[in-house]
Parts: sequence; structure tokens; C-alpha cells
Amino acid sequence: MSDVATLAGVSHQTVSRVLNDHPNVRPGTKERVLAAIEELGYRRNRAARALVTSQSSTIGILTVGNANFGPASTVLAVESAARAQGYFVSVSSLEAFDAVAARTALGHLVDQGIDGIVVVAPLVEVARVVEEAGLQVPAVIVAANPDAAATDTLRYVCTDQRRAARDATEHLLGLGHRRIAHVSGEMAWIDALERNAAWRAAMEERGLEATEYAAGGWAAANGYRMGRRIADEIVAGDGPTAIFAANDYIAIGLLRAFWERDLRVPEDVSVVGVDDLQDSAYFIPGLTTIRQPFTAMGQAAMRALLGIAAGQPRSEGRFDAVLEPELIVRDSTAPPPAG
Amino acid sequence: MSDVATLAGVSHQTVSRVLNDHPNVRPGTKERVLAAIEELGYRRNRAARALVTSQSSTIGILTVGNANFGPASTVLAVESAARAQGYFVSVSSLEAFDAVAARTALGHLVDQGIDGIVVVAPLVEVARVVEEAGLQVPAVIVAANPDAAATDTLRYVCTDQRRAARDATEHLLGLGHRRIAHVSGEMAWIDALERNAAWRAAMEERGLEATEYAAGGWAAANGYRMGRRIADEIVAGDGPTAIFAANDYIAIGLLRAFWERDLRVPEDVSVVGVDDLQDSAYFIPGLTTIRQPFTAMGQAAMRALLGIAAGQPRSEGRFDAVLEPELIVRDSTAPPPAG
DNA sequence: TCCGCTCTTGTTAGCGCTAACATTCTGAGT
DNA sequence: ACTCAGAATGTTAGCGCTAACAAGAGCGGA
Repeated sequence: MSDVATLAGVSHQTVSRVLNDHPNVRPGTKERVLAAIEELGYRRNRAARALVTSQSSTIGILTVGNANFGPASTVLAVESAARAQGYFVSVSSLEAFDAVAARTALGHLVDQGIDGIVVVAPLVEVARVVEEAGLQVPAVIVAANPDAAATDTLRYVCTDQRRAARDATEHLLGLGHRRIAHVSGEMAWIDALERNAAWRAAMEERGLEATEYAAGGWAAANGYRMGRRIADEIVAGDGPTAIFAANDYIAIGLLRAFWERDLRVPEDVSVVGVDDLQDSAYFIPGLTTIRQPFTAMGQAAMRALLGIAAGQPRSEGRFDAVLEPELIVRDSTAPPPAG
Repeated sequence: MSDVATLAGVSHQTVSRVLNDHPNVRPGTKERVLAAIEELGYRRNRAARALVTSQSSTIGILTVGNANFGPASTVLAVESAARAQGYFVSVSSLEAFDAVAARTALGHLVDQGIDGIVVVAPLVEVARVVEEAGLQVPAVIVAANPDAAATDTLRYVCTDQRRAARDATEHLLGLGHRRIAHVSGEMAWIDALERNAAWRAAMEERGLEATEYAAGGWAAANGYRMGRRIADEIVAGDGPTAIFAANDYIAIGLLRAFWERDLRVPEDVSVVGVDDLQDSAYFIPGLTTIRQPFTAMGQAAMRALLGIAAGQPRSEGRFDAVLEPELIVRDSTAPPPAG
């Protein structure tokens, strides 16, 4: 920086002023400084800047370190929103899903001197750890946590998973289905719990029996395993006529299992998923599913984070933003078979 | 830090020594310092440390900002490998694929004072920009770039995409197919180019005609569109008996198009993809595909990066590491129909 | 012409840490 | 007891930057 100052014939402080867009710099001087910066290819040292301003313009993202569609898409969206706001993004993914790992990762992030944290924490346990960590930095948890309790430095943002499940269930109900089963995901995940609860509520509201098949995981393999069981029941005549799968991977496993048993979708059984994967429209048949507004979520998360930093009072509800999912109707749902 | 020093009754420098595992500290002193750190909940300021050591223990990842399976998996793998080595990870994703955006993102990363960059740059243009940027920091490009030219600070690491395509093609050839078409991906991508070239080479080696269908993109929709065209040709009797799809998304589009035309896979036509998506095994039929060793790639990238930093001479070949993909045979490939 | 104001620029200090050097302590050898 | 090497600890300086204050320059009004 002092080289630049020398070349421009000013003091280093004036250079700093130019860099920080300080108002009281004569245009001519500014130009000379800018020229010197250009000539020397000078780049300001962020570490020094962070040291003196105690601001890193970096936000941390804590997430689960696998390629699950939901979290991955959310991370991408947050990242993009952060960059749009001029923030850098430091990602820390959890390999193991336990509290210790979450605490460690959180510590790492904080150690980095980030300005805020966005936690993409679909897991019940991770969310809890973050809440209890008593973070000093602004934090936003992206999760439809029913126990969400915003504080002055902690906010929540989510997509309404209950709405997703209700929309799916009611789409099926509207088609005339009454025996609507649910193949649930991994129950350590908030999303799994919420979708399950809302489907169950929608069924019970109408006095319908709610049969749950616990797949125990989000993968196609889990759906496939349940699909074989369900196929047996359908063939035996006492199975469901429609299934709400906790996500599209499970749904594709279901589709596959039914296909193997010559059960036609949607003629013999309807299937709805959640997520709308890149290729869900090209499954056989094209999958009716619930799409989540990931981009909007990312933006909402950043807005909430910046809001905390700016000292904005938290919104009244428990969530700072609740985004609505969207039902995408394709070919895997139809009225139930006659009789 | 001085608080800790006071509480432990030592100088701040001794605290620093304890923190940095300096050998010449009496065990008793060390313990007292550690206790003081614990009591005060002290965390060392990374910005100050970075300033004085000019080391941030952060590596930057430059990638394309979409959810494409390959890049996303690679990023995840690099991230995990970096963390295992005690590095933080700062991600910068390109929204647009152009040179300007790539240069800007690179600049951002460098400005952050990172210790190294891993570029997950499947795009021809991005790789070129990085090469020409004349980066001062160690950089590793993860791409099967045929023009790879390692330098003292720039290394290449890749999965052998030609091998992937050759394995796929030869699997089909071994099954007896002779009319093996290729549905190519987005040609701005190195992977697309490489897979295309290797398939073509394998065909031409045997004097077979190589018919290419340019899907123009990686999505299922692209595959579907080409699939309809190919289906027409197969029905007309002059289509291919097997197809090598540039990735699994394209393959699923193909599968879907064939299913719509009542063409059976693999009886009427075989399909091979590349990637092995989470649910590829559950496609209808289960997709034969090429799996890439992402985890190993991430580790290789970090190893290469650390190698540069440690002043290790670059390896003799143009690539620092070339990893081998793996053919996963499932149900979408079989011998060609008789006649 | 001179005062007093504002605009512009320079000077100084210090963010929290580590490297380098300075000092003190310890204990084996005489 | 006394020396001296080497271990343990302390002191000082400075990384590159910004904030706070200081000083100089320019200008209108009396």
C-alpha cells in the first residue's frame, strides 16, 4: 500500500481513503491513486483489514456433507445470495451427523472470524446444537424446526414442509384417494418429521387411516425396499391406492418396485414425491412432486442474517420467513382404480 | 491473549508458544496456560495470525454454480479432503460460464489471501482463464484437460474421461454391438469433449461408423429430445443398437423416450451412461454406467496442492494424478437384437 | 488584508498475533 | 561453590490496514 502511496505521491492513508470510497478525496487525487493501484497491480490485504475492522465479510455455512438434494441446493442458493451481497462464503460440512461434530464445525467457523453463520441443518440434533451453542455472531438456521425460537442473534427461515405434505396429500385426496400411505424419510431429519406429521394430520382430519412405511433413509434403495412390501399388499388387495413419498429418491425406488411387479403407476397406484429433482419429469412415469423454492430461501436467509447485523428487530413469528413450496402435477398421480 | 497471559502469569508470547506447540515450554506452564485459555474461553484471532504469518489456512474452490452432479460431487470431495488436512474452504461458484466471471471470481479468491486454489473447471474456457491468469498462489485444476500444461504453481488432476468413454464403448462392443451411437453433452465442457473423442476413437479403430447425436446439454430433457429422434430411427430400422450417453441424466431422458415408443431397453437398444447418480440403479431398467472416483479425486487435488506448497517438483506427466473410473454393469445393456 | 470556516491530506497509534532477539533460570560438570 | 550451555521465558518490533486526530490549503466575508 505504501508503494502505491509513493507512486501516487500521497500518503498511505489517502490510498486507504480511495479504497474505502471516502467522500473527501479530490477527484484528481483519487484518479492518480487508482492509476497507481492499477499499475502496481495492488490488492488490499484482507487479513489486515479484517484485523483492524474486525469484519471479515465472510459468512460461514454449516451443512451436512453429503449430496442430498435439499441441503445441497440450499447451500448453493445461500452461497449465491451471499456473493450477491458482497460476502465471501466459507463452507463447513459435517461428515458425521452427531452433536460433537456439529459443535466442532461451529467452533471452526467462529474461529475463522466470520460475520455470520447460516446453518443448513435439516437434522433435529444439529439445529439443537446450534441453538444451545450460544453463538456470539449472527446466525440463521434454515430448517422448518417446529421448536424454532428466534433470539436476538438467531433467526429461522424455512420452506413450509407441512404445507408441502398437506398439498401432496390433498392433491391425492382431491383425486379421490382414501387409502394414502406415507413412506417416510430419515427420522433424524426435521423435514422427515414435518412431512410425516402434516400428512398424518391431513388424514386424521378426515377420519382416514394413516398407514406409514418407515423407509429409514432418503435413498432410492429405501424406497425400493418399502415399494416391494407395498406392492405385495396392493396385489393382495389391502394396500394403499396412493403413496406420498418423503422425497423423490424414495419415490423412484417405489416406481421401480411397482414396475417390477407389473403394477401400473398411476392406474393401479399413485405416487407423489418431494423435491423435484433435475430428472423427476423423466421418471417412468413423470413424477408428481413438490418443488421447493431454494433460491428464495437462500435470499431469505441472507436477508435475515443482514437484518440481525443491522440490528433489525426480529419478526414476530418464530420464523423470519416461511416460503411456500409448489405442487408440480405430472403423470404419476390419477384417480384410484375403480372398485 | 494478554488476558490469558495475565491469568496464567506468563507473557503473551508464552501463550503463543503453547498455542503453536512450541517445544520449549515447561509442561507445568503449558498446563496453566491451557487452563487459562479454557477458563476465559479464549480463541485465537485468525485475522491477526493470517496477517503476521501470511498464511490463512484457507483454500479456495472455484466451481460452476449449478447442481450438476460431477462438479458438485468433486467440490464436496475436495472440501472434505481439505478439512481433513486442517484447511478451511472458501467456495466461489460461477453463475455465468464466461471468462469475465471466471476472472472476477478468481480475483475474489486471491484477494481473500487463500493459500491455494482448487479449480473444479469442467469448462474449457474456465480452465483456459485459470491458466492464463498467472496465479501467484498454488493452484490445482481438476479437469481432464487435454491441453493440460502443469507449471511450478499449477497442477492438473483428473479422472480419465477417455478411459470412461472407452470402457463404456468397449463394454457395448464386447456385447456384440456395432452401431453404437453417442449422445454428447454440452460441448463447452471438457468432459463432453473427451468422452466424445474417446468413443469416436474406439469406433474408428474398428472401422465402425460413429454417429453422434449432439444433445447440447447435460439435462434429462436434452437426452429425451435426442431419444425421440433415435427412437424414430430405430423403429425405421436404421438406428443404433446401443447408445453411449454422455451422462446419466441424458441416459434417463433416453430411457424415457424409448419407453414412450415401446422400445425395450436392453432388448431393443442398450444404454450406458456416465456418473452413477444416487438413483441410477433404480431407473427402469437399472442403468449401466461409469462411476467416477470423486473422493479419491478430492484427495488427489489436495495432495497436489500441498505438494506445490511444499515445493515438491511436479510429476513428469502433464497430470499430477489420473484416476480411473469404474464400469458398473446393470440392466440397461445386453447383446444387440438378433437380425 | 485577515479571520474562520471547510475540504483535503498527513501523522500517529494500534488491531492481535508471531518472529527474532534478549534475558533469566536450571542443572550438570568441575 | 562456580561456570556455562541450553532450556524457558520475556521484550520488542512489525505484519498491512483503518480510525482518530492534526495540520495545511483554499476560499468567502468582513
